[in-house]
Amino acid sequence: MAVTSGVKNRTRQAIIDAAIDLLAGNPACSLGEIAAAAQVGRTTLHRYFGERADLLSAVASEGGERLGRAATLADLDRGTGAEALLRLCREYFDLGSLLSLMFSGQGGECWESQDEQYLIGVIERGHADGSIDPALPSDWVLTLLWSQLYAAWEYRAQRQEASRHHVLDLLTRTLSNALRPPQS
Amino acid sequence: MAVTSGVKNRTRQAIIDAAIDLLAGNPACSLGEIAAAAQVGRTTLHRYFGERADLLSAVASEGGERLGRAATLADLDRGTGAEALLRLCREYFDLGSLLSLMFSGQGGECWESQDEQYLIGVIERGHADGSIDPALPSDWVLTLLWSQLYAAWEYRAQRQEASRHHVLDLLTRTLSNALRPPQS
DNA sequence: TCGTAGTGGAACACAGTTGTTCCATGACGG
DNA sequence: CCGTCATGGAACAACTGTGTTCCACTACGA
Repeated sequence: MAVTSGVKNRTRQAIIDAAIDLLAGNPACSLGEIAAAAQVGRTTLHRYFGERADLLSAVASEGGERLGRAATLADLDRGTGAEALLRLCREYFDLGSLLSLMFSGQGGECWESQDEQYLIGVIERGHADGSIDPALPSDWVLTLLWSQLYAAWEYRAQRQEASRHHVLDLLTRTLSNALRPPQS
Repeated sequence: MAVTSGVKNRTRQAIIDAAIDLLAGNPACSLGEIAAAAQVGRTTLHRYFGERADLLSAVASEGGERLGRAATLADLDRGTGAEALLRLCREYFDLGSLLSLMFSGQGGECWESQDEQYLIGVIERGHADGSIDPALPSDWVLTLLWSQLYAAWEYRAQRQEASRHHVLDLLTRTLSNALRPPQS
């Protein structure tokens, strides 16, 4: 069992959560800041993650899991390619500051090429079923998805009056418009 | 006259250019790296910019000028709001790695609120003349513009086979689609 | 009550960045 | 040929972040 003590798991998770939040805003932030944000001594942080790289890879691993769970929830095999992509968008949107981390590319090793390939497949399904403009290459659509997700997250972060639902609505509208084939 | 020597101007510009390129990729990059990229000794760099903050503000100032020039070239008062925005996009796209810098928000003080307000005005013109979906708030359109510009730049940087013209075409297509009003 | 697990703080050495000073060198014009 | 201008390198002190060690404290179960 990797359960160890339960307390240790909670501490470990608190550190990882704090790291995701702070690294999203400043990829160069210090371990001391992360420890403080996690309400944990720097000594304790080092007890869990020997060196910075260990923490970063744990963050990447956690990020990969969350992305995977979101993709599962989105039920990507259902409906048209565009519908699946918009559902994925809604799930990803709730990942919050993890989005910034992914988009910054700092979390490079988060999702292996398998996940990316899977999304490419969904987009190609959209090309085939006519829900996504075939003139848009799959990898461009993927880039677009990420950039608009990040934009929506930033937009929400800067404007408190904008509710989650409202921003998600804007995101959905602009993204589905962007992907729509010409004479639909 | 602020001309000083001509040689000094070239050196100064080389440092700023190198700084823009490197800071775009890594906002925490060291002055030593920037000096090396500018093919200049670290001593010389410090002679031009007393401390890091001085270089950063010079970069911000340079960025502001380039943005302003691009906006002028785009001739924003001509045509519909959407057309003006797309022209601006084409001009901004050629700013290259400066885009990453702007979008990272590191270059916060680059363009004062006057420039931002001017763009907001262009977008509202688009709302009025029916070329931009009035359901999309102006600041959301602005966020969208920046994120898609950044996405296009990254897309181009990672794929050498994608020509400038091709990427610009994808950008134009998706952005104009995203902004298009419903029953156009 | 005692032992252990989990933790936090203080202190340290080490590495990298920053900003400074001083000196040597090459270019260029008078 | 000489002076100056712009530069590069070496060396330095100060600071910050990192990784480690050691010790003290608290909670909790046997």
